[in-house]
Amino acid sequence: MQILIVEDDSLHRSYLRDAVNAALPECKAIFEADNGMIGERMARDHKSAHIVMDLQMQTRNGIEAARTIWKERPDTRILFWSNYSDEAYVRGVARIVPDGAAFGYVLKSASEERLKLALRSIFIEAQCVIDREVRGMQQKSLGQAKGVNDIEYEILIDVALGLTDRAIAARRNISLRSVQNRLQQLYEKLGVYQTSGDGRDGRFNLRARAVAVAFMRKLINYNGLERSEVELNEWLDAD
Amino acid sequence: MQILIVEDDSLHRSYLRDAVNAALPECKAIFEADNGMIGERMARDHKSAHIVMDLQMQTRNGIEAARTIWKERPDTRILFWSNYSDEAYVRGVARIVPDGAAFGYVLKSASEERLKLALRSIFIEAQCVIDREVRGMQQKSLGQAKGVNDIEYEILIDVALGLTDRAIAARRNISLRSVQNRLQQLYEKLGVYQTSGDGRDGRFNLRARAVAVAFMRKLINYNGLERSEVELNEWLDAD
DNA sequence: ACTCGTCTTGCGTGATCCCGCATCTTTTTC
DNA sequence: GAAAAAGATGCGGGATCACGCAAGACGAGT
Repeated sequence: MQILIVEDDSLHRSYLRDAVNAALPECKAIFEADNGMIGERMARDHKSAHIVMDLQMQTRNGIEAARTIWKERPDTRILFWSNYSDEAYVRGVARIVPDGAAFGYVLKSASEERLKLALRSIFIEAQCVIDREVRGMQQKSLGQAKGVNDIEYEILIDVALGLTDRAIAARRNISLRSVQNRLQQLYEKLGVYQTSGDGRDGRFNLRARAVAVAFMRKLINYNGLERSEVELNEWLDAD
Repeated sequence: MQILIVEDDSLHRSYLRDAVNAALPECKAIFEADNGMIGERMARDHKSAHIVMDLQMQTRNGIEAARTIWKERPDTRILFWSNYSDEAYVRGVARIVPDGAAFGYVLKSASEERLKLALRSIFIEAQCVIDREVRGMQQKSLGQAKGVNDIEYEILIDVALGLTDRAIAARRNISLRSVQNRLQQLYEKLGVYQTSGDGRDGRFNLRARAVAVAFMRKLINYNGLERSEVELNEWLDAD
């Protein structure tokens, strides 16, 4: 067995190396990459089927890397080791994991014990391991109780990218009015009104406000938006 | 001499501790806090005049903490140790550092040598030390060459928060038309048009697009927006 | 003092957004 | 299979936004 570590912070990298060595004595070789780009290449070259990877890296983030790696070899097992459990990240991961693939999501704030346990569970037992906090997040995002539903989420992204209602309608192949309906629900779910209590002033631009709120609720974040931006450009070119 | 370390990642914290011990043998005591809240209190209790602090922390970020610390004791020397050199962070720091105070800004990606050197420079020599990359950022933000000027920046924040033109005008005490003029300049500087080349479609909502672009250019980020949000609420209540 | 450039402000227009009302088509539920 | 809930689409109006045009305000330069 061999393991590939993809992590751009050298401290965290060596911490991971120690943890892997301690938790998986059957591991014969450890490879390391300090960004997603190199990680992809090394995964290909070494045919690594076991990867531990950070989500937020500057040159190429974990989600992008994971997507291409899984595209080439869907049975790869990936343990994401991340600082945050933003809904944007959880959604991002959930969208790209292939059916039946084993993967994990543990936070950097987790104890070393938890990390080691996750390492064994996923790489030896092929089980999925998801941190409690992340799990909570996932519930909220999937269960539509008060959470934003998938279609609404797409609209939200489009709005955040700066598209007009009309453009969104064209992109998603629905009528202009439907886009506005979705937006209406978004405003409600995000708790965006305009009167803010008392009187006439202190008004919000609902569309911009919704983006701000979604951002502060970690529904969208930098990495997610940037990914969406490239998809948008592809669509713009194709059209 | 005693030094206070404020950093929420335990690995980085112990790395910092080692670096301080190695670089500053004259340091008699090291205190540690794992978030900005505790950091503030410890700075007050121990009358720490020498602080090394991370900028991005979950419960209370470095800029907020620094602001209250500097408010109570403006001669405190603070070395910010951060992962990023986003324009938003650089602006945030620049806005709160008191006149004549010694401070530093070094990136976590810097070599250990550079960190130690900065520690001595700021805490022994009372010099300001700013990383090369950060410096470049600062030039761009202050020199108005193509950069966004301070007044425009305020408007940008307000727009990102979701305020309407009228509300911005009220908040900043300028006319509605002036707000729109500023916005016009912002659109230009951010490179926001709507036709995107060919035809009628693929239109952008300029206001939302500007926010997206600013966000992707690191002009605004999560922490900055959240700080601005509380300021906004104070204003809303006062009004 | 006069002029020039930059900034502020008002007016007006067309495009866009927000959203209630009403119709028609799914999908869900029993 | 019918009733009920949820979604899609059109119409229309009031509010907001984007922005050209133009008139006053202010400091800088020769």
